[in-house]
Amino acid sequence: MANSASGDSVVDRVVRVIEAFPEGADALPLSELAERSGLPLSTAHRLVRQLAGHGLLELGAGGNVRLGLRFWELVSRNSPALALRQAAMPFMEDIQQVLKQNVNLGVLEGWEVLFVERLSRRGSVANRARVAGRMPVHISSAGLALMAHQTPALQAEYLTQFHDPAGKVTAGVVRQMLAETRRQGFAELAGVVDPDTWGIAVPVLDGGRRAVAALGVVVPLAEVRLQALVPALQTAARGIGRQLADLSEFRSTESV
Amino acid sequence: MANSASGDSVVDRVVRVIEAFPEGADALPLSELAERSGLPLSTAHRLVRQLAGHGLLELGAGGNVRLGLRFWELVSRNSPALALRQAAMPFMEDIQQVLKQNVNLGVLEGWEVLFVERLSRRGSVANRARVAGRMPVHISSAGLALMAHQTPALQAEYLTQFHDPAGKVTAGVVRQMLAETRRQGFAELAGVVDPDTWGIAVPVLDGGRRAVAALGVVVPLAEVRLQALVPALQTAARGIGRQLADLSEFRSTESV
DNA sequence: ACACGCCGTACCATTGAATGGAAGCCGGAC
DNA sequence: GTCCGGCTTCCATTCAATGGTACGGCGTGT
Repeated sequence: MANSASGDSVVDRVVRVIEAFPEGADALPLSELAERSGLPLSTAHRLVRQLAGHGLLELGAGGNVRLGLRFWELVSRNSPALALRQAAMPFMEDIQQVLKQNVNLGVLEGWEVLFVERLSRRGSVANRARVAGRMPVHISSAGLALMAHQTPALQAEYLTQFHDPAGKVTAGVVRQMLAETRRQGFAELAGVVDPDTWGIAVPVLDGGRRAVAALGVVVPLAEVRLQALVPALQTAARGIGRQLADLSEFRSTESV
Repeated sequence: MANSASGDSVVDRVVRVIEAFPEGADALPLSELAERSGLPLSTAHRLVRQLAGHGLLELGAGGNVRLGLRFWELVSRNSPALALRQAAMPFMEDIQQVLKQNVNLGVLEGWEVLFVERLSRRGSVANRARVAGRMPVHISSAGLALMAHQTPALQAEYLTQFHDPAGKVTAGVVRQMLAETRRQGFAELAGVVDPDTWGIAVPVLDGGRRAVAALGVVVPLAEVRLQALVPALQTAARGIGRQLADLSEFRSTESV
């Protein structure tokens, strides 16, 4: 920009600032924010002040910066995420009541699962899925349930670019898992995320039988009762799908 | 800016675009977005494309624009709103279980209540509070509970600027309601939001006995059992307050 | 107590990125 | 086939964005 050759626009920089917040850290010093976003201190300072002027960021005591409630409000109130959540919540509560287990709801974002909602039963097993957190498709039951019910083209693309950093899983294995998931109508993953837990998820299908979300539970390995779990999940998932079709004409015009 | 005399920066415009989404509408045509944000079509178009390039907005079929999941993810994952919600959820579920009523959680934003979470019991009475929605302080029990436990200075400022557009309520009346709320330790509002419902809310206090949030229920007028409701709410509110103090050192560095 | 260093804030000449009117372009309606 | 509305692209003009530099305040180490 003016007087500089950074090669990115103001919008890019604003986005960079927002993205610079590391997951989980609610406040961080300006200098760190500048460094993390790769911006000169002056520039970061100016942008932060402008955003703070609109309430999107809040300036704490010692110049710490954090996201503002106003920002959350603006983005949440019209987000497809909230619409989906709204439609799913009652069903998720039912599941939680009946099965007494952790429930979560995820969507496909890029090549990962983005968890939109989670209900944790106190005293139940740990649930790695965090709200607004991500997980790789191939190591989450929700991910498998989602990917198994995408268009063949998208699945092919996914498998092509697939690469397990740990190097333990090959694209072929994932392909088989997806096929199995599709055949069964639900995804199961034992002891992968956590050694003592079992993840089970079913797809929430839209009119075209494409998965727009996945509904899953995390249960202790000891007490797996597939016969009871799966039908309940599937029923709930259908309910969610119907709700989406009815209420808000929820479309998932994904552009990977 | 360059070649123009609009008087606002790029950041201002980006914010204007985001704010232009009317509450509840998940997608709208570019032209309407441009008009609502008061920007020339060219400019709006450029900004939207840039934001969409980062996934913060998504471009639908006919050039419709909507907020992207990525945006929700970025803003939610580090928002104080999510931290608060996380701490409060188990207690809200308890309340919902025990009292079998709608539960909501709000914070003070500007001179209004911003609802951060809501659990609706199916078949229960209507609940006007929407997640990421707002309500005036003086016509919501959550608002009264929050304002009644702010610093005297802030309360005075609130009462000074207070003006009821409907012209029915005076600042004096609100002052009395706040005093009563403080005296009782909880706020009650009958038939104001909805003629057949009763709203009851208690403050979630921080170390300095300032309200950082309000926990409330909405019950049918017929079945009000204050003796049962209030203690339960207060217990839950204390639990939430403790959780906040423990976990995340939740501070509310409000700058009205 | 003093000096140093770190970090947030303020300043300001330079300059190229942002601007938006106008002209294409596409698709649907009549 | 033609028209219309809305999205998209183009491009000369120009002023807002930039960031190196300097200041001030606070905590730390000596």
